[in-house]
Amino acid sequence: MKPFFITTAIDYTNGAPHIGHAYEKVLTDVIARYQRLAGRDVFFLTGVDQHGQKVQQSAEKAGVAPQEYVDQITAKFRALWQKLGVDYDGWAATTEASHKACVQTILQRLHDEGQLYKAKQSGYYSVRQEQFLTEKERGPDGNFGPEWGEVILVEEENWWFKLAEHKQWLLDLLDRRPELVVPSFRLAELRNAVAKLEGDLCISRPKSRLTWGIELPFDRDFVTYVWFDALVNYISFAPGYDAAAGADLTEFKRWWPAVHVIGKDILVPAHGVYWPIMLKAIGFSDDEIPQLLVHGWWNISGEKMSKSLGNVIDPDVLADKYGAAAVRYYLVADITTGRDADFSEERLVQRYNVDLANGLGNLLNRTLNMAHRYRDGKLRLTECNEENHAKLRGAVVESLTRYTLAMREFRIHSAIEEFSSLVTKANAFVDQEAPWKLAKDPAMENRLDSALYHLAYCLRVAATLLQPVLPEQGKAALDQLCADPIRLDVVSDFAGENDFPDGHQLGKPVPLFPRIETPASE
RNA sequence: GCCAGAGUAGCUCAGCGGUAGAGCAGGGGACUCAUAAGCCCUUGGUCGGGGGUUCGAUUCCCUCCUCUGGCACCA
Repeated sequence: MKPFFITTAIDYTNGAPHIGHAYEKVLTDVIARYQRLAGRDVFFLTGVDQHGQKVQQSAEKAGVAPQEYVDQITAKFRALWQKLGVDYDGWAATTEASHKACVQTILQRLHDEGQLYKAKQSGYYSVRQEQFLTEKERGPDGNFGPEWGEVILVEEENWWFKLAEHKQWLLDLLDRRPELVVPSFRLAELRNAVAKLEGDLCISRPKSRLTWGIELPFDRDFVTYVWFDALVNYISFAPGYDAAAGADLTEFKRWWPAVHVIGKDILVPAHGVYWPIMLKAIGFSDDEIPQLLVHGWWNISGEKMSKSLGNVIDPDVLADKYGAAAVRYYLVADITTGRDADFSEERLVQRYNVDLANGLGNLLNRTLNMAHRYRDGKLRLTECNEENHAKLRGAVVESLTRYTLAMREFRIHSAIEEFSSLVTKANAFVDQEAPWKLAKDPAMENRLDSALYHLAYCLRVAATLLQPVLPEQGKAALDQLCADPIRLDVVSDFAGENDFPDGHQLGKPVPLFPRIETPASE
């Protein structure tokens, strides 16, 4: 099976991480863990984007060197990922020497191959915002508003990347390989944007304005533009990549192409336009253009999260308050992958209590209790042809099948739906079978044994399905069952590989998910 | 402005051509193995407005309204 290479966007180290950063990393972590569970080799790359104007300014304001500044912020990100159980294999920090060297090698190659050129740019320039202004920035009266500060006419020489000449190629590629952008409505958005593309991409900033960046190797008066630096992380930190012409890329190509998990705000133009064209220019084939999984945003009461509105959600605080498990579960369960959702602490607590505490946790607890009370915690293989038992087996197989499909298609919310609906079915099964009644009737011995066996099996499946989302709790549930995860590549109706042996001893019940009690719920 | 998305039960959202679904909230009930959890039944909707296509539309097309996002170096 081909190894699986998945990346997140790298976060800009200009401020503390918020719930959106956390969502993207947890989402990617869940996908990576699922692929591992399904038996694939996985490389999960994430990191931080540390260069640029804003960092340079923030560092100056804080009175520290830019590197020191980004190191501090970077530490916050890494601490949060550890707290949330985001388990990556590679860490991309763009100030690392190896990354800089890779970017410079690529730039030099493009330069030598004539894909870059130097040209003059002139226009209105805002000193305060440090950017060129276009007609769109003019106010209704035809002048630039006060928010831009002093506006001057500037003429500046810069380096450009020949982007526009690849426009038709990209359009054709998107038509030929629509699976490159998930969900599909984002493909339409990207296609429209590409169709309107004109002009090349300015890839340099003069050092007089910006020093905190990677120098152009062929023109030391410039540093490179953010995207030529940041996007390259996906290959510069990939296993086995070497930018040098004629390098041996055997190992790299085992992993490539990647799946890039990104937010909807950076699809156009960065990941949807610049990146595929950059890869093509470097020599990647059409089959080596990576797939983009574009996720939505968490809004707060229908509004965009922003510092100025003062409604930023701090995932660190949230994890301390409710636990990392509740946060992880909520972030992937309560949003349709690709769409936006409304963030609500109340729903976070609700999903945790309903699905995990009352659902899986209680099912595990009551099952183990009954097994110990009636059978000393031992499972027995029996001949029992109850229709109700067969129905539950059918439900298990169906859940597994649908879960697998959903995970492969990155519909994480649907996969979790399968998990919780299986738990619900098993809880209903307990009431239908009423083992406490069966236990009183000697003629029902086989049926009781079969019911307990079926429940234990369901729990084992449910705990396995939960593992990508909540690895620790999934493992803890399996430990109480004294079982390994089931093998997802053996979707069988109990027989064979995934069976419990006759006489299997179950562990003691220990509450897995203590209910979260809030003032409102009392 | 251009492009895209959303508008479905009180709330949060699935569904997307064939007599409206889930969870939560509300109402009723039976049970006791369990984290007073779980289970069963049930009240809620002319699926944003208006046209059209179709034997048939929440689902396709047009149009209007409202909200959101991208087009500007914030997941």
